Amino acid sequence: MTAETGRRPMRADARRNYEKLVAAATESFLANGPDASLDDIAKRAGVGPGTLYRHFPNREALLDAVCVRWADSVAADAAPLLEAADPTEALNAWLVRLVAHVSEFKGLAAALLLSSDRKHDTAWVLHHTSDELVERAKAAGGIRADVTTSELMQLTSGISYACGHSKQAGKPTSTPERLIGLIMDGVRTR
Amino acid sequence: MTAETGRRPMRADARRNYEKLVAAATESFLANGPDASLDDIAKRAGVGPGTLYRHFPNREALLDAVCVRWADSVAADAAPLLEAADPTEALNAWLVRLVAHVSEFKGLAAALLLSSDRKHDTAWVLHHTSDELVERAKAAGGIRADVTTSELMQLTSGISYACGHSKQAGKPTSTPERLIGLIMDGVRTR
DNA sequence: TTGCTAAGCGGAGACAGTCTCCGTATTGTT
DNA sequence: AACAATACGGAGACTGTCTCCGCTTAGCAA
Repeated sequence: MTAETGRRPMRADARRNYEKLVAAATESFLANGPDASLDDIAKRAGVGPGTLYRHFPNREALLDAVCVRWADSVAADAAPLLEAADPTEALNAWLVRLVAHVSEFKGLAAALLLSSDRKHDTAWVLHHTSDELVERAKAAGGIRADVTTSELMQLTSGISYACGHSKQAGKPTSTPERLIGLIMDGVRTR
Repeated sequence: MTAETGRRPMRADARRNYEKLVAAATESFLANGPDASLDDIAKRAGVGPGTLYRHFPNREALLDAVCVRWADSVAADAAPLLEAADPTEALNAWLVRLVAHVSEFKGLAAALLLSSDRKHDTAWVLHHTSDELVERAKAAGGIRADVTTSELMQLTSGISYACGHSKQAGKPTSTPERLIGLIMDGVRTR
C-alpha cells in the first residue's frame, strides 16, 4: 500500500496530503496509542476529515500505512544478523529485537503482525525477513525442521502482546528475552 | 469484586440490578466482543445508564465482573487434572484447555489474564489454579524448576491472543495445541 | 496564456457511544 | 407511618466516526 493507488500517479497535492497524514498519524499513534482520534490526526496534518477518509477508508488502513514504514526500518535491522556466524543465535537475537521493536511501537503493530494475508504489508515484510533467518538456522541444523516461521511469529507476537499488557504488579513480569529464550529452548535441536 | 461492596449488604433492588447487568453484559460481550456498547447493555438489562455506571465505573470493571464468573467455571475444569497420573501431561492439557476457554470467550479475558495485580480476580483465580498444576509438575520433576507460573501464563495468554487474532489467510494458522506443545518442549526436563 | 475537466479538498452535520448530574423513587429501619 | 439512606434513570453534554457535496486546484491541451 504505497502512495500510488493503482492506475495513474497521484496528483501533487494528494501525495502531499498523504505524506502529511502518515506523518501526523505516526506521531499521534505513538503519543496516544492506536485509538488516537482520526479527526484529530487530520487536524494535525492540516487537512479535513474528508481528506483523511478518502486516503484511508478506516483506522486500520492508516495504521497499516504507518506500520509499513516502521516495518521496513525494523527489517533493515536484521541485515547484519543474516551474516552472523551462528544462525540459531542470530534467530534468537532477531526475535528479541522484534519484540523490542513492537513494544517500542506501543504495540501498534501487534495486531498487524499476525495477519499473514496480503492485505497487510507489515506482516509480509516482517514474516519475510524472519523467514530468511529461520531457514538459515534450519539449514545449519540449529533448530527443528518441523517448526514453521508462522509459528514463531505467532509466539513472538503473543509475547509482545503479553509483555505490553502485563500490569506490573508485585512480581516483576518476565523479560521478553526470557520468554523468547524459553521458546528457543523448545525449538532448538538437541 | 463480588456483589457485596465492602460494608453493608446491597439493597435488594441494587443486587437485582447488579445481577441483571452482569447477565446482560455477558450476553452482549459474547455477541459483540469487548467493545459492545455499555448503554446498550444497560438497556438490555432494563436499567438506565446511570445505574450501570454506579455499579461499574468503567468498561473494565464490568468486563472483570463477567470474567470472574467465567474464570470460576474454567477453574473448576481443572479439578480432575489435579489428580492425573502424569502431572506434566496434566499441565499440558490444562494449558490447552485454558487457551480454548479464552478463545471461546472471544478473548474477553485475554487482557485480564495478564494482570496479576489484585485488581483483577479473574487473573488471580486462573493464576492460582495454574500454579497448583505447575507445582505438581515440578515436584514430579517433569518440568524445569526455573520456570515460573507467571511465565507460563504470559506465554499462554499470548498464544490465546495470537490464535484469536490471526486472520486465517492462505496458510492455516497453527493450532493452540501445537503452540502449547512447543512451549512445553522448552519447559520439560530432559 | 487561457480554459477545461477530472481529481481532490474540507467542513457541516448526522449518528453513535461515553459518562454525569440531579430530581425522583424505593428500601429497610425505628 | 414516617424518615433517612440508598439507589434509580433519563436528559443532555461531550467526544469521536464517517459521509456528503459544493468548492478549489492541478495538470493538460489548444
